[in-house]
Amino acid sequence: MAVATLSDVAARAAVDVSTASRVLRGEEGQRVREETRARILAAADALGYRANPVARALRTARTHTLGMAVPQLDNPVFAAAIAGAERVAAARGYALLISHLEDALPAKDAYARLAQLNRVDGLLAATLEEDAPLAEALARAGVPFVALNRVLPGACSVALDNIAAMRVAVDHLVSLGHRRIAHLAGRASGWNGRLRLAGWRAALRAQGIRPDPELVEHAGYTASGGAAAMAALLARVRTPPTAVLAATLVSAAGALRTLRQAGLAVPGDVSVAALHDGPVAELVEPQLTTVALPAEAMGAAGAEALIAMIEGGQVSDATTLLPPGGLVRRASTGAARGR
Amino acid sequence: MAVATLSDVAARAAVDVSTASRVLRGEEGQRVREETRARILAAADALGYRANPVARALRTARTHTLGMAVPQLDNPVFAAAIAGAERVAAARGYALLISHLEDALPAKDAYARLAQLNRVDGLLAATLEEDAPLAEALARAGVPFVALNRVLPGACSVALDNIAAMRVAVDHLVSLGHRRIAHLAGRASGWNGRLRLAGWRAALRAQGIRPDPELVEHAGYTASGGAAAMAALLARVRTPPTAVLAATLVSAAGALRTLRQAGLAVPGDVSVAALHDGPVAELVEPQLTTVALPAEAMGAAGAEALIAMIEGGQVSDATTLLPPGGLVRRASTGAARGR
DNA sequence: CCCGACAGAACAAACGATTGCGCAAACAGC
DNA sequence: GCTGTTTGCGCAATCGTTTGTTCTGTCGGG
Repeated sequence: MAVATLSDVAARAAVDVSTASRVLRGEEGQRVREETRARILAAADALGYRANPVARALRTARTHTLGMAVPQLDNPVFAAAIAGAERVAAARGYALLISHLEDALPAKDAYARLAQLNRVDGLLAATLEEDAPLAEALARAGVPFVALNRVLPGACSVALDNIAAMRVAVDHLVSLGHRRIAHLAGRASGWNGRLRLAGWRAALRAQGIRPDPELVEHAGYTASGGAAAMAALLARVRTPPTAVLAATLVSAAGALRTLRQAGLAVPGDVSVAALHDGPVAELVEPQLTTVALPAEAMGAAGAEALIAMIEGGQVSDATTLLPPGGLVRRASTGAARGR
Repeated sequence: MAVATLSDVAARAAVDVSTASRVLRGEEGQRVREETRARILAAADALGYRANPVARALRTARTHTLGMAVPQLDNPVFAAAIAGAERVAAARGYALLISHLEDALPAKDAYARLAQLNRVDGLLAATLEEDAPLAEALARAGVPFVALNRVLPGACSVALDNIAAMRVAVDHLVSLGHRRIAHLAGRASGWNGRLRLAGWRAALRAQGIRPDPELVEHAGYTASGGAAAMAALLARVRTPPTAVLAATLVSAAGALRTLRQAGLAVPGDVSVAALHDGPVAELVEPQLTTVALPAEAMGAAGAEALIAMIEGGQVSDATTLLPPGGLVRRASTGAARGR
């Protein structure tokens, strides 16, 4: 016999399976003689009994498994979010099923994936780019889910406070005397990209600086995108900005390359800062000043929220915005020229 | 009723559940009238029936789920391996359960995790650093598993061909005229680290060069480790090497920093190359020449092997060594001085 | 006209747990 | 000594499938 079942334990302890079950589940309100309980525990121990999660799941309609859908696995932000979710899930006795959903997933595929859904108790969806329909389908199916890394109206969401993060970065640059601060934005279609752009505007205005639309260039989320955007920006404007604030670490790294090729010193001529801290920030030259964003905590908070919904039996639509982790000052930012 | 069950379908089609099951599982050898089959399919379609994976798993003792244990999630190599495993798993109808197991996991923890094991059909273990006992426990429990990213004697293993990869790198450097080629090694305790060191020696010898033990420095797997090791090496040797071959991308990036600070030009004075290609290689200055290593393919091959074991019912102990993806020549390597 | 053979579908027993309910023994109150 | 309550535990149904076995016709052959 490969693995001991409950009835094996019950047989060895000479009790009914129901009694064995009650004892082994460790419920308090049960009336079982102390001697019987000990006998059952001893039998379970001797046989190395472990409850079969599949059978339990069938009976209780709870798999104690969380599904997590992410658009890309190689992105450090999602990797960190997975790590955070896994940490919380493990601590709360849940397993984590991960699913790679390309960004632009055909609807039918998405629904096919839903088929797998009754094997999870809830879904952590980092991938609902514009997928309101999928969200609705989930809600209709009564599957608890939380939108991760973006705010989905009407759904429980856990995301980063991009506005606050941009404000930290802008305030830092302004405190160094910068007033012409360009923004290498993310994708215009992305939730985070849009909010970072909005945050750039808001933070500048809060500092009494008029945001100049000419200083915005969309760079996407790659180094080459950052390099190209930086080049386009330099080619376009009369007076180059004294500082560049990139929406992501890798686009900032790309921008650094372009600036170097253009013969501009960083931070002598142009300061560069980015959102999202990470190991890469210390590998580039000069090392990048960043605003740390709590990606791991985002995954963890998402898992917490999801488990709360599952165990509470309540679907919540609360939105959690995680504040930035703070400025990580390195070598790429310095006083504005002529100050 | 939240979700339709098989008996709902059977009732609607006015047949027995067993008949419905046979039709919906789509087995060929079954004798069912065409008209009945159509009626059942129509009913299933109308109700949006999807088989409950949990019930099916209980009955068939197959969860169609793969477990994957990794030591770190933020490491790009493991992220890629996960992506590869997920791709194959999804294509073959399996789900991927990921589990983060710290490197030095206490045995009792490991066994606790085993408890979750009857919810997976097999285990992809990237984390059996020195865990022969765990491997044995798995084997004894009859759980199919494959060791990933290292070769575990007696177990089915999928790993990288470090020897071949180092040879590609060494040959490249030698072809540029280098003969004093230092090695920034990984951890001496790590399987990959050890083999890369061995590969360095073997490749040099194959080129008729005596490997000089003085030119080896252990750098671990971090940028700061790489920087420190490079510094130590420079401080130690009389004549600096003309080339440095790092066991990992990030340690090479760290070494670059040290070389820059020491006033040595790359590749003018010293060429630098590393194993493992990745986005980081293009972000550093100068961009790094690397040997691409198939991390995603490793995850994929591991999943393939595991599924083959599961579906074949045979435990294999075959070892697959994946050949390097090839040299990615960038700016950090050049002709040896004085050639 | 009877007897297999066979197709088509129903019956029923699992898989391994959880849980409402019922039953016996022990015990108290009167 | 009889009833009523409590305590401790067993009985049996159930979760949603899969699958071996059995049953009922129908049909062809002798």
